[in-house]
Amino acid sequence: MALLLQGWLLAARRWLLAQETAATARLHHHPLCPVFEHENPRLKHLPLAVQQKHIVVTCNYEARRRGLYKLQLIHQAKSVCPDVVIVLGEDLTRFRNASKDLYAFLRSFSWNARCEKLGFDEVFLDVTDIIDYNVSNLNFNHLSNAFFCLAKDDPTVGFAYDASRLTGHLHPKTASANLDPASLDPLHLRLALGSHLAEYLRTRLESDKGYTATVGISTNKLLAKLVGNTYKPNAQTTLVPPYISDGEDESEDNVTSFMDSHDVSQIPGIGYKIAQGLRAYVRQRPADFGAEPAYDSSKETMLVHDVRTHAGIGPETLERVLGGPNVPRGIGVRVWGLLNGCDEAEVGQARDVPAQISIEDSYIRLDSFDAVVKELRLLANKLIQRMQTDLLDEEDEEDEDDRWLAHPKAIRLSTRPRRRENSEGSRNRSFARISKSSPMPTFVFNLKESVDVVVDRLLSETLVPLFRRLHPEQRGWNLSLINIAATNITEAAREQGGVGRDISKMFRRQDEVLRQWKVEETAALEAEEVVEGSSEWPERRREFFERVGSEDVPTRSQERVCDADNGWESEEDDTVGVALSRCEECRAVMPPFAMGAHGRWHAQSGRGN
DNA sequence: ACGCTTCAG
DNA sequence: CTTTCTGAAGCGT
Repeated sequence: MALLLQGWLLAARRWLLAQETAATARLHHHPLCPVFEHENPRLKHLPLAVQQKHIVVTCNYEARRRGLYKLQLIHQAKSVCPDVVIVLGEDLTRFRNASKDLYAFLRSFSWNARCEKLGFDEVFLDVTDIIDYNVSNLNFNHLSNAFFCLAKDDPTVGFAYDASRLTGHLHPKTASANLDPASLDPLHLRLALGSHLAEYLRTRLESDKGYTATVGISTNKLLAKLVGNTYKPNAQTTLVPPYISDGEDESEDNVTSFMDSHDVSQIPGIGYKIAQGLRAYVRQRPADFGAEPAYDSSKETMLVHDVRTHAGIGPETLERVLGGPNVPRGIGVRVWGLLNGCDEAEVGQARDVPAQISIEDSYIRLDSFDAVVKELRLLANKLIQRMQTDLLDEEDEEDEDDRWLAHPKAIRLSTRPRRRENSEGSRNRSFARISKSSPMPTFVFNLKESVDVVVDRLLSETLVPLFRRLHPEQRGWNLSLINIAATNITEAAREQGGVGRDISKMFRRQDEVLRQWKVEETAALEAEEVVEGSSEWPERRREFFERVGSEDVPTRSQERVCDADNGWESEEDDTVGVALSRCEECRAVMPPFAMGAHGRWHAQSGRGN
């Protein structure tokens, strides 16, 4: 479906749930507390703070009730709340495991594998297809005795629910939970189904995994995330229609009034820099050109409403005001959309491996070469172990040769030099990191060597040289942080069984083909954007509402899957110049002739059910 | 490809 | 020591 909101085509056309584990409420990040409480339930009712270095990185509700807050100094926390339970949280292993568990659990409900992690404890699910299917299954004469189907191929998997009303909290809170049976607004109905799905997922998450969760339900990532903040913890909120105003009065739609009530800095996607730019523009001041950071205007509040209704505001103005070096192109359109509750960003495809793995530690004082080498060894050891836990195929352990699901192409060493005392002005902005990188040496993938041997080699052949490039001076530096990252991790194209391995190995050899294909894809994406961008921005908001199911148009790659089903007339192995296809579901890259079998593998293995 | 910035939790 | 320990994405060269 497509929906026009305030003159904006919501290209995402998706029905989303933003899911977030609870007990992180206002911090709404760092899943650290829930994990500790999970391991030791008595902690739930005690003030609990998680310590990293000298600060409280997060704390539970009881601690916050007693006046603690995130990133507070430990000694302050102890003086404010002497009986606070402090646990060390520098080793993130358990939190990463909990995060993976949460992600795998939610992903298992997805049909389209659009399941995106945000940090350790939040997940976006695009459940458009599930809602579509269940709306199409409804018996409109018996809405209150509906059955929500969670698996297309098994009608017994699911739960009973009342489709005539929404469940959970609503925004605005005065809204009725009942659907109007006379009009039966399709958007309202679908959000109702979304609310029941969210409730079911929260219930299952708690019964199966023991975690409570906070969820927001709306039509795009922005709104789902923001509305999820309304009630916490262990709650869900649905942003109810109307999403567009009937007439001229734009304050009558719930999206505009909801967005208007936020401070600009609360909007995800509007960070420190952009918020500062917006405030400066609306207050008609030059953007802080390095003036006193002490009198920061950054603390001032400015509502979305003030920006949105500012004279002369619009995508073009914002592009001009906010644009600059390091600012993404199209920032004006993007921010204008966000201010109006529009977010075209798709929920990302589920990933089997991260794009990057990094390990870092911070230091009070690190100014000798020997100490640096010692720390580099510790960090490198952790990095190799992380690579082995996160990038290795857990199955078929007998295949010694290539268990790597993905290979990082580069390794990067970053440091944060401690800011030097300054002769005057003390305008010492540089808490910035500096880095050097080099190709990842292939010996790190050798599983026959012990980790220690690999680490030693990595240290002497790669990391120490990188460090010398980064800090050519023998002395005089003092580092407050070191980070080592395995970067540019790209999933190996693969399929189950022997054929898949052959195919994936073939591709590793055929770089040329791959690159050629990637260029094609980029061009196609740009073309799509041109088409979308070419439509004019209407002055007035117009309603545009497509009916259920209208977006079931096959994508480019889906069409290729169909074509490829019959297409076994391909030639030899040496097919340089063959057009490649990518599976829409798992993003695996392969020649068209492999897509048929690959697609059947998806269907049969029931991934995502 | 590489170094850096911005945004996120 | 405006912080912690990450991860994704995009700009400019």
